[in-house]
Amino acid sequence: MGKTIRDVAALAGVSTATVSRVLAPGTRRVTEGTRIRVLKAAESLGYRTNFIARSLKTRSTMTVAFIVPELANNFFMDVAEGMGEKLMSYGYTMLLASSGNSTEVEKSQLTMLADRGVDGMVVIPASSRGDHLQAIVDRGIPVILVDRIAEGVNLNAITSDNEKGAFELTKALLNDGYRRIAFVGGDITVSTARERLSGFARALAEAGIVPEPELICLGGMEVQDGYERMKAILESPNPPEAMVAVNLMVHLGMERCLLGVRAQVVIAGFDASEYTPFLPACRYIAAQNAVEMGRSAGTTIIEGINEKKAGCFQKGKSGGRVTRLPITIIRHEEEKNGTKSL
Amino acid sequence: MGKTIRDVAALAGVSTATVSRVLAPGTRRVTEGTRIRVLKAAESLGYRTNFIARSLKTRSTMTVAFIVPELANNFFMDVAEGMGEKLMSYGYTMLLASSGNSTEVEKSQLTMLADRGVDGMVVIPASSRGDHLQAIVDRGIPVILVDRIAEGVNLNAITSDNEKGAFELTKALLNDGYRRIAFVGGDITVSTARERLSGFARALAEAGIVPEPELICLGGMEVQDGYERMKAILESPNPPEAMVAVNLMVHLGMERCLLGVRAQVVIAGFDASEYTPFLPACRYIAAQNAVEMGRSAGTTIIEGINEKKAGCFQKGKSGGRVTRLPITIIRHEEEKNGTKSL
DNA sequence: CTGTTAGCGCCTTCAA
DNA sequence: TTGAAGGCGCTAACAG
Repeated sequence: MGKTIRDVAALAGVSTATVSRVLAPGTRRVTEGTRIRVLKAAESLGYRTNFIARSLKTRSTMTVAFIVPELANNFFMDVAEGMGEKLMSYGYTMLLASSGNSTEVEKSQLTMLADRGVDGMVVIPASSRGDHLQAIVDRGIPVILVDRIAEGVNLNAITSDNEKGAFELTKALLNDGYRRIAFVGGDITVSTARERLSGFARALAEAGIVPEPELICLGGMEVQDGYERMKAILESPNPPEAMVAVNLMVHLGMERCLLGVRAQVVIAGFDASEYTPFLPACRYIAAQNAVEMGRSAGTTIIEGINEKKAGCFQKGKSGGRVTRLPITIIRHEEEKNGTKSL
Repeated sequence: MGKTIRDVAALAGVSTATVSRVLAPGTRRVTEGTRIRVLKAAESLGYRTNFIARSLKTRSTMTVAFIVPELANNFFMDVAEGMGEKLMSYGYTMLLASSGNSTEVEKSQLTMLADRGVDGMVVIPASSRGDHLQAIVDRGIPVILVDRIAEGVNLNAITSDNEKGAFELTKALLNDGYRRIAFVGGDITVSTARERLSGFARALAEAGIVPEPELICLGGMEVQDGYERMKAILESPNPPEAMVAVNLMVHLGMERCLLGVRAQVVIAGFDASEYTPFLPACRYIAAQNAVEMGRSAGTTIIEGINEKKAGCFQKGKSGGRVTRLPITIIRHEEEKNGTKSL
């Protein structure tokens, strides 16, 4: 069916080795004449190199896997977009997989992807559990973390300055005069949730405020979780008038709960999206640069892959280096007053 | 480095052929005793089968590529989620790639993915141009279309009943008493846009309304496009009070333009999302079942792959079969009055 | 600069 | 039921 390198060799009147020298990446010495003959032969035969065969030989698939907790999440997909672009520019293909927010699924995806021979993996872990990642590293596959840090394994990571983001978000609310501020949502097994809670607490402390336990409404990172937490808050005896949402999904659920309710509350949340201008209670947004995070992850994993290919892998072990991208605080009110910008 | 089938064979005291018979998919006759010995040997060695090598031999990678116009689009990702799940249940891996809304990029993704040996491809084409898809089919790789239909090639497709959806959306607005209704956005090279425009026109015709040319505000499928169309509408001498948005992105841009403007307009649009309840002008939504569409695409492409593997490919050529999933019209007002449901 | 040769790891007839 | 042997398509020494 498909033409092989032998067909090309035959037509060009050279050996398969010469054809390979012309067609394989990395410039090899070939006379310009034979070079052209080979290229023409390949062209006229409609020859396509078989990457499977090449990979078997070279032990490289020029593929990087990106494992995210879920696909239908704008933040993750923005990261993916940035990463895919960067990888493509290096000749790599990105393989996107979803763990469905399950560490179990993540684990099986990981081994499956490793079996399929990806050259490296970038993962946004479903939880902070990271021991299963070690198995991949042990197989000699470079792995880095994005957005969320996992424990039990020493890996390089790219994330945002979550602590500072939450700190500034909270401070902004304090500056606006709010005293009783709640922290809503957050799976404490997820590093970003912990870091944000920590920033929140620091801002309160700096303001000399002792956090009331009932204002720490932890639990979950999904829309449903935000909805439920907010409902509980509204039904509580003395609801706060301002709150920090742990992430976009929780924020969304909170706003959802607020729809059609006359409660006057203000929310500060994470992650900007095309939709945030429409969230009625939203006052501040801590915006991460998702695309940039993706690009950065792309270059980092490729560095890892190159180091490994160069052999300087066993000693280097340059794990645990955490790069934190800055977060921008956006005041979200102009939009609602007609000073639109797009 | 990695253990091979020979290591397992040696430890189990059998030949590599026997190991293969035990480990490869498809049950082969092996004595229960040797079976267990092989399994144990593999286990104790931490043996992992090399899928690259297997693929080279079997000509199957158990991989299906899904090419979407963009990743950061909830509708596409919901489709992907449904498809990935379905494929996984069949032992296939989904490879997600983005064409970045460019037919050129789509084309290069297609050939690259084909070179990498995917068993089948599912594509949401960037435009209606489909001739480049034929090249893939000619290479013997099953291809199906999802959501958007492409021309110049005869392929099976899964999409929604867009014409009917737009028809009912428009009728709903007519029933509410609106007479002057605009159609906003729509790249006419995209099939869904054409179908929706057609349904819109039919509803008007049935109501005995002659569409005013200035109310057909075509152009683009992105947020920016919706914003610009809406701006032009608001600045026009006699703006309509109701409109149909070609898709979620355009709808979003329109609402964005409306923010902080006192105009009283009503929008009917496509695609439900977590965010639609927050869009102030949104009155009706034509909801597609994205996840179901993905599942359906998954089973369809696997059927195609199986047919091909069975050899009944050249004759069958069962192309051009378009499956249309129903669309549900949702009235979007309860949400805003406090009758929330989640 | 180019050809010969030997596999990469696995699957699969063909014999036994 | 099992083993021996050949080869999938390509690359990488090693000669020449």
